[in-house]
Amino acid sequence: MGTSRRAFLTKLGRSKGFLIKETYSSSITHVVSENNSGDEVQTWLESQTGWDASSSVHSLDIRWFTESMEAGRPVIVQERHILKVNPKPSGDPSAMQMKSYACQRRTPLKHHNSFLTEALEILSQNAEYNDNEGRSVAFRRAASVLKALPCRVKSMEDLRCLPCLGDHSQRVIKILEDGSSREVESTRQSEQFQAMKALTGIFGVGVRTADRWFREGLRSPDDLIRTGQQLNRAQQAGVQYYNDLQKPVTKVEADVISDIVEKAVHSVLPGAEIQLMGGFRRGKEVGHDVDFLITHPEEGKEEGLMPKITNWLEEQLFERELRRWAGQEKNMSLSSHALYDSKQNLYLRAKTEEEIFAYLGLEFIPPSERNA
DNA sequence: AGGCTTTACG
DNA sequence: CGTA
DNA sequence: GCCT
Repeated sequence: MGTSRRAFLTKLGRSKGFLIKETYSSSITHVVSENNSGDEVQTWLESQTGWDASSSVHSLDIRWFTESMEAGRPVIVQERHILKVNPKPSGDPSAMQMKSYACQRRTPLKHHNSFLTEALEILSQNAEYNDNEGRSVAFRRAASVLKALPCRVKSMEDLRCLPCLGDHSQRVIKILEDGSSREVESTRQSEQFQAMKALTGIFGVGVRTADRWFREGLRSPDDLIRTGQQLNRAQQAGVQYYNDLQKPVTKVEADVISDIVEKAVHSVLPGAEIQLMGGFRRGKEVGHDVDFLITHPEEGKEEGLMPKITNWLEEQLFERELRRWAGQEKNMSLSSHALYDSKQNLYLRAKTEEEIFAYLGLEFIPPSERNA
């Protein structure tokens, strides 16, 4: 429908207490359209979700909306409200393809399969502790696919046609049937896993150092103090403030800090804008740090802006997948400095994230949907 | 069989 | 090697 | 481990 009609209907709906969003997100329950076919709406929905969301979202005709306006509350969805979708020419309807790169799909922070993704992420973490990065990223991709699903996995059947979920991941997902996975539970309980988690949790300590210490019999920050281990400056700080650094930062605290920094910045660079980045930009309620982007609207001061723009593309797996897509599918290289086209041998100028996605031939995925 | 993001800095 |  |  036209912009002004949509604006009018949105205002009307909101005045009656309806929660109406301008853009699609995973919290959407009803999609209303006027003069669009069911097929058109479904195609659009798939472009938004990268998945067949028809089972979790109602695609409705404007009649449902007008009737709901009249009633002052959402009316029960009836047959006549539902947009008719022509059956797919071949195969079963649930065989909608999940895109295989995380940067091709929306991944909300809150999803429907935490039980499964947490199990897979234990194995990912364990692989990392065992210096097996490839294996680690494989389990992380498997978890990420489940995060992007529109609803909870109820049976192994639901996994058909999903990328990145091979034999091993499927065996883990059998949790659904037996309640728990022996491998995951024994990993979780293992002395090595727990010690590596505790040791790498120290600022300044990575997998190599933690592993060396583990082989020397050390298990915790206390053990380091007790045995008087040699620590570099970062690690000394890490041990000293261990408990404090374990405490998560809340969104409220981030906002308070944000205000403080804003005042400080304005005192030296009036007109500068400051935006909260990182996890909080993606909608998290807690984080382990607070990231800012500071910019100035004045022309010419955008020198060195590219690193900041690409830093917007925060989430680790999402960013890795974006760069992998650039390299493998587009023959381009994306770094914090630039987007380079190795086919044309030139650097591509981009001022916004939207332009970067466009250069890469990808649908724009908003930050809140990059929790891969 | 080989890749799995990328680059700078301390 | 570790952090970002 | 999963994909190409």
